[in-house]
Amino acid sequence: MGRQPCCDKVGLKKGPWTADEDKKLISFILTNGQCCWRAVPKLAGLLRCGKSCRLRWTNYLRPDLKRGLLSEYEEKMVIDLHAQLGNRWSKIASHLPGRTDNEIKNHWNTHIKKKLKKMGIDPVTHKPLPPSTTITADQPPQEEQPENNLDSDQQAKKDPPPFSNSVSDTIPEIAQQNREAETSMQSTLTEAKEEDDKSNNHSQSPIDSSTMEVNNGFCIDEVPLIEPDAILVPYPNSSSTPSSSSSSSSSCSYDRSSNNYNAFDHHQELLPTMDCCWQLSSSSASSCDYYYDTNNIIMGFWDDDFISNWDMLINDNSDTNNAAAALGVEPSLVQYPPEMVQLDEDSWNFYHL
DNA sequence: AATTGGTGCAACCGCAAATAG
DNA sequence: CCTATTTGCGGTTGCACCAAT
Repeated sequence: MGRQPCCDKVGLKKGPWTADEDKKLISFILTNGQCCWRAVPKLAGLLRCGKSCRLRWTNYLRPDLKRGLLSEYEEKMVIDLHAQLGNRWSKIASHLPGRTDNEIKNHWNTHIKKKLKKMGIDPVTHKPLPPSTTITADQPPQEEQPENNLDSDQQAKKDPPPFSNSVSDTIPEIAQQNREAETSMQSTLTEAKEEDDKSNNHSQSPIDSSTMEVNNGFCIDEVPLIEPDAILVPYPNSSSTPSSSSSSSSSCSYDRSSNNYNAFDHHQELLPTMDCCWQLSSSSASSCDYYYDTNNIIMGFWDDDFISNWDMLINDNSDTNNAAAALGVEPSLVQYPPEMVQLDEDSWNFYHL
């Protein structure tokens, strides 16, 4: 007896999601939280398979997602993590807050792979390519040579490159360019490998335990990775602010080229229903945190001014620009309150039960 | 202006792992 | 422990966009 399909596919809609479907899904999850994806489509009134709903939510609708191209820093992190973890995209994504495995995978396949090849690095092994296969600017790329009936990605999955072969080791100038970020990132990467080893029940880690504990006085255990609640969600642009009513029509206003159709519009429309959840509790703000803009990671502090300005942002949209200015961030960034952005299961349960 | 080929990304598919009964 | 079901992951595809011709 074969495995049953995950859902009854008869009569289910496939293909791109419409704004209306997005609204339904967002509304449902904001009201009920993430639970039992199989039941979601029925309860939310969607003609979609639960899997499709989960994917849409995790890859596109989640408010803590960071949109836009990966920054240089993120790209380097992806390369280094890939050097250690192979094609384990979800693991890699877990170290890049606001990024999804799908996004990273796509970015790897469309950008980074090519970049590395151009630089003469094998994107699979992260080692220098033999001179004959190195792609130069005035030399067209050669056809990939299939090896052992496995394409390079399959090979990567089957046999992830050894820990020590990060691109930083291979191409010193890359490490040089990112020297400032290196220390903290090494901690992250070490942690990534450590976690991976743990999950694979590897009793012996190739990493010296001393590097795990302290890295130039910076310990990853003491200063955790950027939490979702510290991410400022970039708003696409001023012409598509929540007040613009065009995006609220039932037709899909999705503009692929500019990302102008954006689920953020719909979050904004739904925001009033979440008022009760948005009062920023001072106890929820750590004394020091990080926040993002689209291209840079900025470290900042959640001081009293910051918190009061948060309140301003939350409670009075008309003051958004002033508050953003007071916080020293771009007004084009739309700030979701931490409780809104931090959509972990506990938050959902706390607010919705 | 029309056509074509390349590119990027959202979404689908199938398998594997995790969980429930 | 076994089986059924659900969830998560990685590979792949389809299609819209865009630049080149």
